[in-house]
Amino acid sequence: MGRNTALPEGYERFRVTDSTWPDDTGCHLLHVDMDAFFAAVELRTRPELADRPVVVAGAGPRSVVLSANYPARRFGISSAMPVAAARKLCPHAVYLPPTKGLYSEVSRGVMALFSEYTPLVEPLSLDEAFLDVRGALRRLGATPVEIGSEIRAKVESEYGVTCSVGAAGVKFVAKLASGMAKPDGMVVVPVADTVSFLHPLPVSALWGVGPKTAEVLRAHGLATIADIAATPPERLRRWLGVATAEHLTALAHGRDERGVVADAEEKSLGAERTFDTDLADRAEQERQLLSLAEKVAATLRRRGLRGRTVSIKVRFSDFRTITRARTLPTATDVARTIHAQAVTLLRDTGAGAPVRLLGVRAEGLVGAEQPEQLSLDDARPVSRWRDAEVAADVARSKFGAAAVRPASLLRRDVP
DNA sequence: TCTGGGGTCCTGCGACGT
DNA sequence: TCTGACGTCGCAGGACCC
Repeated sequence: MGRNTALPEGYERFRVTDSTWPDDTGCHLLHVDMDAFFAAVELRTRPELADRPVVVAGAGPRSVVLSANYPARRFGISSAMPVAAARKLCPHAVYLPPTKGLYSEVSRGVMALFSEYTPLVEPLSLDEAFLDVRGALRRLGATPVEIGSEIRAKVESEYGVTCSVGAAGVKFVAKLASGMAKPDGMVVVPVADTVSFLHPLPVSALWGVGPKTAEVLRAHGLATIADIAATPPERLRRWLGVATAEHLTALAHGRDERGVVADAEEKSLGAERTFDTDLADRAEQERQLLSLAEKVAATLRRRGLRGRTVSIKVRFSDFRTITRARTLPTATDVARTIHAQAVTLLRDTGAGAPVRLLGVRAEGLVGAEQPEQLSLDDARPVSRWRDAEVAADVARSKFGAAAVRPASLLRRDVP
């Protein structure tokens, strides 16, 4: 869904139209971004709503907007905005709950379609991916614009949603281009024009510059990417730290060495939940941790992974957020073990304050095929718990997610 | 307006082993 | 035996991305 940078004034020359397009020689990196993805998927089965403002969002009092179609965006609604704020801006919009599993399913299909053109597909999220089409250019004897156009047409005809494509010689420029192409368009940045394309843009257009970094740069009088390119690197290092400064300097000169990485390994995996009302009761907080640990462990097992470090996240009523982590002697995918660590970490914070969010995460992931270094005294009980949880996985896959739950989660209605 | 849920990466600091 | 330098690791927090 990306940042929506409308095509700036003077940038029409980069847009692909039916009759003209820029020189796409060397623009082998494509960034494909679905337009208002979740809303577009919902509208496939509700075409009568297409011209009305449509918002996909949860129903809870603390829900935020997941996706808004373009008629809704004209009212100022954007993703991640609290639903309460969206309703004030546009009370007559149609608010739809998200359909579980549907967007992943469509996403898998679209990503598979990309793979027909190149094995080098790097998904960034459900609705966008980088494609390195260098090989496809040779194999198909096509140009980047021709491949991009064909992909856009196929996504629409086969999946009923539109997408936008950016093509460039480096990744982050392709991504900026797709943002400017939206909705339902294509923008190409000729390799020779990379710097002139970048320099007039605001610093916030750069990947890695969020509100905080933009504020630091603004305070030092830097407004555009050209300003960053003209700033001595040692000064940037002083303001932003070594890594960020070097990253931004390279990008501001149009340098981005990163290639497209297909099948990147996951580094962590977690689950978190914001409660409709803050949770003050410690026993209830620990029960919620069990529910989250169950979810994390089941995902670990499904993906054939184990985590060595368990971390928790606690957000209090005033939005203050803390994290605590502990590394285990042995990587685990057992909910019982993850929950025990999470509870210890929560108790160690000493805080008994009400919480609005709890999260559990497994980090330091390793493949489950790696041998476990079991210690003799606790090996058997843990492996028995694991056996029980694997049996529950099987039952859930046959009879549904609610088929098997720990007894402590059955006492009240816990989703 | 009042702030979701899933992640990655970076920085700074303290503990620890050599 | 004590101390300092150095590298590594674990941890906490923050910024950022979609």
